[in-house]
Amino acid sequence: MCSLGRRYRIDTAVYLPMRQVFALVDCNNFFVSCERVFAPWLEGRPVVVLSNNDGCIIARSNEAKALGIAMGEPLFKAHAEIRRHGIEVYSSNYPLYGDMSARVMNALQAFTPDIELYSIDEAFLSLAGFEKRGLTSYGRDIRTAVRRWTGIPVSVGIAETKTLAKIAGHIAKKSPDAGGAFTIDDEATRRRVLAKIPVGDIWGIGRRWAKMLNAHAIETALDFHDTPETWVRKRMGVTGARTLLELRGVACLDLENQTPDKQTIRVSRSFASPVESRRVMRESVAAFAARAAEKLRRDGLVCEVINVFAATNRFGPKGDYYRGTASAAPPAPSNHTADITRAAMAAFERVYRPGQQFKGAGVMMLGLARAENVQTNLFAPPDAAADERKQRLMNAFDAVNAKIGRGAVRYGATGVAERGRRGVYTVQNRRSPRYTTSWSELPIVRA
DNA sequence: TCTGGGGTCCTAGGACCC
DNA sequence: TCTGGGGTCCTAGGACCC
Repeated sequence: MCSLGRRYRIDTAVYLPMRQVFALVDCNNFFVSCERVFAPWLEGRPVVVLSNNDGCIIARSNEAKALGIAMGEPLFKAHAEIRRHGIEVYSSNYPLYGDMSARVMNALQAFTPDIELYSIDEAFLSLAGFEKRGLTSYGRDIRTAVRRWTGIPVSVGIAETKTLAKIAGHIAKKSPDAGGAFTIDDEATRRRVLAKIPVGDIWGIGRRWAKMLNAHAIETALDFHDTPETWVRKRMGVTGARTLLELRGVACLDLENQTPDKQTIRVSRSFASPVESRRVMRESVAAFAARAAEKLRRDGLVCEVINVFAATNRFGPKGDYYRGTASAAPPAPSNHTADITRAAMAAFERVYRPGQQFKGAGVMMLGLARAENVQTNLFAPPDAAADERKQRLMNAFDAVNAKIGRGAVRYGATGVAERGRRGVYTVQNRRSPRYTTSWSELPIVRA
């Protein structure tokens, strides 16, 4: 067995000890489905959900897809279609989606102990050992239960590798007679299915590679499947070779049932309108840094280096684009808001240029490590009492904010006015209530 | 007028060391 | 004037994902 790092295993001769069975459970049009759970009148209607800044369309109901609304389409380009067809438009409501996601994942635990939470709307399950029950029918049971328990429709794709399970999930979603679950478990089915899938729809083949492959007359997933491994290895590296083997039923990707610690944490926003003011920029970056520090503490991590960036409109005239980036480090790895903010402010001064019309900014936490095994600074021996005080302050800080709402307590650097939170960097004109995570926004049932 | 936010991995090339 | 061979670490950039 040859090991290529923590995440992957690859070997053509002796791969995984047993035949594996992966199921991909994928929530259909997840954000739209979440909105529909609490607004049932949206059922059957075209609905879209917008990105953070109400900038572009990031989720579409089937009806909206059928009307030709594209994924990632800027809102302003879709205005005419939206008006003409009476498409319902929602700002994104991440507290709601996060909570609904947790409910779905929770429901899945009832079906197997081996589960990988892959993204907000997808999970991989190991179904090895459930073959006798009939895999497809087990998949349909999962779908029915999740729908009943959470209100979210899902599709289930089952196969020997994750990449094939993804494709099976695709069929489960698209094909009306699949009943929401589809299994690829033999050579004939595999070839028949792959022949119908464009190469660019394979998980791991993005736009650039699809274009390159098309230029070599590789159009379908089956064409790719039948391409010699050495050719793929040479042009697409080990990543491409892994995808190829996975398509052939050789599992190179394992179920990752414990989430590895993050390596980077990032908080960034586009501004509602261009910002020139140094003070407003400073306050925004300070707010991002504070939010990033919260995320570090939530994950039990500390960071070594803070990177700050700010950029003007990248869609503006060529040559006008400015993007500045600079790094700074706290005296020792930290997750304390004051340390993080101070370093971020130092970096900010090297990024800010007077006169530039900034369209967005952000911070990135790098060199993350678990808080309990930090390398302490040789030249600044740890002061246990001071550390303890800082820790207690942060705990209190997080507790108050958890109870009263994010931003209830914050550092002065982020600005006194609420302006920093609403006016500058987010517009959300069409957000639905936080039905499940905010007491004041609970839905009211009238009997 | 208006174009998201947050992640991962791999590779090539340079710096530096012996 | 001549100017090896290898290892490791870091960074930037390119690809991908949801």
